Amino acid sequence: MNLKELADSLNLSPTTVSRALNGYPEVREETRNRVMAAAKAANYAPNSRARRLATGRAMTIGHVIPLTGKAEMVNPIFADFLIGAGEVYAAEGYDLLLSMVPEAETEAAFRQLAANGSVDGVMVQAPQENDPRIALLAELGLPFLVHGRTGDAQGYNWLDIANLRAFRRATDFLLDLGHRRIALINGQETFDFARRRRRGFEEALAAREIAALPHLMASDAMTESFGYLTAARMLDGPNPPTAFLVSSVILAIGVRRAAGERGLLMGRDISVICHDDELSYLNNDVGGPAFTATRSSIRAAGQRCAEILISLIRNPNHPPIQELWDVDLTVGHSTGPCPG
Amino acid sequence: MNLKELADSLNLSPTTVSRALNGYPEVREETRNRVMAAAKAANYAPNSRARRLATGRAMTIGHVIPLTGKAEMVNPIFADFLIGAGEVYAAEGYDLLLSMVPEAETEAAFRQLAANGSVDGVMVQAPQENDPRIALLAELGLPFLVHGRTGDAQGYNWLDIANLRAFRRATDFLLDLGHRRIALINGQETFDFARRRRRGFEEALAAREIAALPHLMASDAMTESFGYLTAARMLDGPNPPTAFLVSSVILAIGVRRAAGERGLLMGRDISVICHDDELSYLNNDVGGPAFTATRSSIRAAGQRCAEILISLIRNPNHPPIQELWDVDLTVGHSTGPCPG
DNA sequence: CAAATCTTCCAAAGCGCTTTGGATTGCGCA
DNA sequence: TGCGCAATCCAAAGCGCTTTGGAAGATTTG
Repeated sequence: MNLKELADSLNLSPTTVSRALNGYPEVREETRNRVMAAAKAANYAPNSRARRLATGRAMTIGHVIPLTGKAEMVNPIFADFLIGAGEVYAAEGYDLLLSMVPEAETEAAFRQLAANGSVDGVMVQAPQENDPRIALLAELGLPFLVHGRTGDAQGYNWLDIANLRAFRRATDFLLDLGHRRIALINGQETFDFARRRRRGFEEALAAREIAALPHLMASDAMTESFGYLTAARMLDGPNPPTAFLVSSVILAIGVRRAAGERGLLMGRDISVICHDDELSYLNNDVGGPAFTATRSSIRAAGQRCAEILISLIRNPNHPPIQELWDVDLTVGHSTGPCPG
Repeated sequence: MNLKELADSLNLSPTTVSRALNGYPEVREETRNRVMAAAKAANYAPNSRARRLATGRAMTIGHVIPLTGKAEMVNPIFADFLIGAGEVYAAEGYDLLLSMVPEAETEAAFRQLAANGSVDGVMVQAPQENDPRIALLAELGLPFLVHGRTGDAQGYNWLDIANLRAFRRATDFLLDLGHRRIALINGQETFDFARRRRRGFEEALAAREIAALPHLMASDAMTESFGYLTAARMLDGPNPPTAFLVSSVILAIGVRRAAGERGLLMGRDISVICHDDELSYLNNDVGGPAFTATRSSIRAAGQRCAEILISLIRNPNHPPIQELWDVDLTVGHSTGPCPG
């Protein structure tokens, strides 16, 4: 069933039917009702391909996920972000086009999307130092929003959490408990968020004139096994840490495993603070001793990012929107005074 | 830059340019090269909206994720599946349309997709007992593939792993080690995969005339905290289990936490087998004692599902494709003979 | 050498919708 | 009664591509 057939069956013109369906005023209320009823009865829905061609809008937002063999590992976080964003897109009538491309083809993929016209805007995640995607998208003239930020953070739209502040605060918290040998287990420091977190950590130490210990700093993809291996190595080595600051709950689970194996009780023998993205399947509140954590819902970030991006699309020459979210530190059972 | 402009700049007709670009034979090789070069130079890409309208194909595959407030929790698994599928889609020139809808609106969403013509086919995940989506999609005439299966598993396309066999085998493995009080911590048993796993568990016990113990069976969304809370409750209760069979690594991590807190060493004091979807960030090989596990890569499943679905789309009246994957049992360090 | 057959290209007709620019009708008002 | 103005509706022109049905020229064939 297409528009013309529907119109014929109603003895109306396609024009009128289209207008009735799209809520234009120049159609009698009675006619509109007739049309609506007939459309529903016939299970008619306008062909989206035709509509998109006619309107020139794709009503679609693109998420391009670069596959690097490592970055895929971030996917639990991508997933929650995606769900948050997807909810908003659906509610606003936008489709979500998800594109997985080998990292080397990212630029080509964006150029394609722009030349193609298959999206009205794109979301950029996990920016790296001087991420080339930002300049590229600006050049292509495609509306975009960055979740995170990089460089001078000027002149483009982004939403980020206050990573530096969060980690500085978390480090201060450990320092206040008397810890001096604090380990940092971080995400890959090619990513901006990880660099900022490291700086927060270092600034807190520097402010108290404590030297950061290189053997207590590690960074890599945030897997459980990286957390485990790193914590195990540090705990078994010389000058072991009395506290860990780690960049994700998944890493923290690995740390917990290493501590447990060594008979160390979290919150008494060893302290752990992590950053908690509030992933649904790794709830840090339910089920016993929670991690002390800096927390910020990645899903909520996805929702807000989607809202902003849509408003950017609707209002193309809006001045840059930049939103910085502060992060709570919630105290759980995984931290305590420095023993000894 | 559109086709007409490109054609004008070459003193050719749009017809010829279109054919040159799309590899049709009725164009001279020299002309084709000229066209290709000009297209590349001008960064021309055919407008996908127009192309889709003209060809009648959407070149898009839909994944509809119902949001239930609980099912979202499966998202780490969805994510890996999605990445696997997405890789194949990209390689084959298909877009991936991801649609998050409240569960109650699932049917409407599918009807919309079908009436709309915005996808050429859809992927169905995590089917439940007599899942209504299957009949609906059959009625709508939209090509679809189910990851998993349900009901009599006849007359539609699916790819599944041998859940029953895997869990029967895992249970036998524990029984052979002398365990008699085995706990099952399962996913939500509204899902077909969880029911089959439970049946595998029960059949193995029944074959040895051992009664399944209701207080040692639990099922819910597969979160770390559910694993933790359930294991803690069982271990602290009367007739505690000597072994656990659990439906995911995430659950197993919760079990490990509960065991650790109670000073129980996995593989000696307590045995744990889990099903491992081989999620990238929860690698079960690296970093110390691995779980004994039935394993099957969910990402590989996503890839294969995508391949099948695409071939189904290309070849609409293909007889139903049904593919059952057997599952390995790999022995790790989390299992051992029943103590005492 | 004329007829038949390729080669190579093009004009024009869609694909199914939105939107511009009227046309028609009915009504209030002078 | 006649004019102006709403209120309704419609015809037709796109949107940018693919594809059908030739046409013209080059090549082969009998």
